[in-house]
Amino acid sequence: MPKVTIKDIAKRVGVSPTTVSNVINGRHRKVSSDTIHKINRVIEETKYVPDLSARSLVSRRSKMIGVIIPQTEEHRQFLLENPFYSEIVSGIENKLRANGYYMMLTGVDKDTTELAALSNWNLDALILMGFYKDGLYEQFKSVKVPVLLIDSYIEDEYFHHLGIDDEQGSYLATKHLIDHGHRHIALVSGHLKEDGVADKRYKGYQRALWEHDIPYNPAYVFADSVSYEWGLEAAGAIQGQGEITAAFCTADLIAAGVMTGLHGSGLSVPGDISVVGFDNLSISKMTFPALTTVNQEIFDKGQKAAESVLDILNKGINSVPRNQVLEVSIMERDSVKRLEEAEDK
Amino acid sequence: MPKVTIKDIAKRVGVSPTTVSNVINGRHRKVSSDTIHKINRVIEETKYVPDLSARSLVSRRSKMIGVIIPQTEEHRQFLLENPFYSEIVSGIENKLRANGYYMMLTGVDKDTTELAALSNWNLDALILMGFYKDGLYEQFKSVKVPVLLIDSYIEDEYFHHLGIDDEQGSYLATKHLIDHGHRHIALVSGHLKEDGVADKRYKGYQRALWEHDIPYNPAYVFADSVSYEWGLEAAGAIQGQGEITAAFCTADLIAAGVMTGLHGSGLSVPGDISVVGFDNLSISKMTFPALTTVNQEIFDKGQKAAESVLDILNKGINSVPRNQVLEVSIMERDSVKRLEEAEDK
DNA sequence: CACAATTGGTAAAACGTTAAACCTCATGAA
DNA sequence: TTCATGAGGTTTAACGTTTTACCAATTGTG
Repeated sequence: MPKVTIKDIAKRVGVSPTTVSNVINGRHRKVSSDTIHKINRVIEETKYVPDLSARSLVSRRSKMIGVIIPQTEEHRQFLLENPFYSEIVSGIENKLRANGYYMMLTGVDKDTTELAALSNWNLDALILMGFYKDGLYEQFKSVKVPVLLIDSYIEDEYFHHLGIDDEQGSYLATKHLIDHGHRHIALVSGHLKEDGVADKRYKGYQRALWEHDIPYNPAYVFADSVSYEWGLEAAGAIQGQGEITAAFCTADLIAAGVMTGLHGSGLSVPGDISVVGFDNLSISKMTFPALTTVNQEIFDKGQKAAESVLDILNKGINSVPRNQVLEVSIMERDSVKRLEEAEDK
Repeated sequence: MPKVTIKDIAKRVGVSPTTVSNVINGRHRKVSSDTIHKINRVIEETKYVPDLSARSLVSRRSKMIGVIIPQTEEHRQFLLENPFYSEIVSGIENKLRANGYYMMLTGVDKDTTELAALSNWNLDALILMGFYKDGLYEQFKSVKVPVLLIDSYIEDEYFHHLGIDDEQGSYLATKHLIDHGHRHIALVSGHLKEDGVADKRYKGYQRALWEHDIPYNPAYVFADSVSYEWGLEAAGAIQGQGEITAAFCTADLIAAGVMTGLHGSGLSVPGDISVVGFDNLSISKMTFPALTTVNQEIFDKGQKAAESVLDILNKGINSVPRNQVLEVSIMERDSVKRLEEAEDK
């Protein structure tokens, strides 16, 4: 049985397809309320749903938002390896679906320089996580749809930004450790040159040290990648620096690795070494000990992202601030121990 | 600057749009290799990419696969709450992208009975996780595209199935515990009535007990939902049954909750109670202690799912077995203790 | 040498929707 | 009376593909 089209509806109501289209799309000013009701009734009856391809072809709007996650090949990482992405994607999907929009989810290799297929997707907007090779940003722009960058410090007026105060979060975490008596604090981070976020978090760590007159020791900084495996490895390095009593990890995933690594060498957390993470992933309450971390509301952030993009689409580009930064706070759990004042001073 | 279309290419090469279309779609028999090269060169130069909407409108093929995840409202669960979904979705996306296909990811409320929008998506195929309200399956069928069911025991020849031997996995896990001297083994599961998977796993547990002459005790079975929170809660219930020395949890997520719950009451895992999970999520090596669990290759399963669907699309519906079941095995880690033979016998 | 088959195309009609422009009748203001 | 305005439409032309049907040479076959 052939598909029911807008023409069928029109025929049955005795009206032109345009009028039906107008009703469907809420352009009610040009239609009498009598006709509106008739049309709606027939739509109900026939279970008609508009064909997205046809609509998108002519209107250039697809009701589909592209969500893009950067992918490194390090450690054979897979798309949603970091639960951070799972949570934020869930938030995005939740809001999108509630508003009748759909999500196309795709990864982009960090080494990719060309994204030819990008513009043929006919997406209404793009939400990008993290950061990409320089040239890609030009290609994102060339798609000519609104683009929201999450957790990016790319300076470009074309894009909208949604992020958190990474520097402040990092500062809070480090300060938390300092306030608990620690003075030899390691920083375990992703690659510092790579993206703005790692860098901001690094800065926050330094600022906390500085403000509390603690000398910055480059030997306490371990930077490689945002992954559990790197945390595992870094645990060994931390022990190499005998005086370290605490580690601030710039991602919960790293922190989980560090803790396991530490346990593996017979050290206790927080008994021997205190650990603080960053993100407050839902899994960070499942680690042992439960992880003290910098809290950001990831799911909400995803919702906010979707909401912003939808607002841009429906209320205009100026209805959403170019730059939104969300609050962070310390989530205290069990991975930090108060150090007795003794040796150090 | 307006978009470059197939007509532009045709004009520049001095050939009809049809011929260009033929080249793009690999229908080479009707085109001289000379023309093919010319066309391809111009496509390169102009960075032309076909418009998916237009193509999909006429050909009814969108290069987009729908991936659907069931959602309960229990515990305010979000879409990818269970890392199982993250991992399998990653596998799907990986394979799809490698083959030039895209993924639309969406959730469906478990209570949803109507999914009107389903057929207007113009998806080439559907991959469904888990299970849905009865009526929905009819609607999935009515979309008239291949549908692959993952981890479902719906009996319907229309669908293709991809799963694991749940009963066997469960049997293996329980047997593992029995082989380590345990005889009072709790089962912590999702809701038993709800879906086939929980039921199969329940059966495997019972079979292992039966085969080893261990009486089945209904008081040792705790079934509610597949979530960390339920594990947390179940930990209390387990302690209520004083003799229990081991718990088999039918999901790693539950196991993580159980272990944390147990720790919270001052019990040790595996010192006081041994725990086995199911799935071998990537997070199950991050728990403390690292979780002994039933291993299934989730990422691979996702890849396999995508591959199957692609094969159905490109090589015909009979190129893929109706029912594929993947291997499971025990992944031994640190959450099971050998019980000394003593009191019981 | 006649006819069929093959090679390498072309033209025109869809596909289902929306956008732009136009139309007609009634009403109200000048 | 005349003209603008607004309400409630309609008609037609896109949008960028693929599909169907057709065609003209050229080659092969008996």
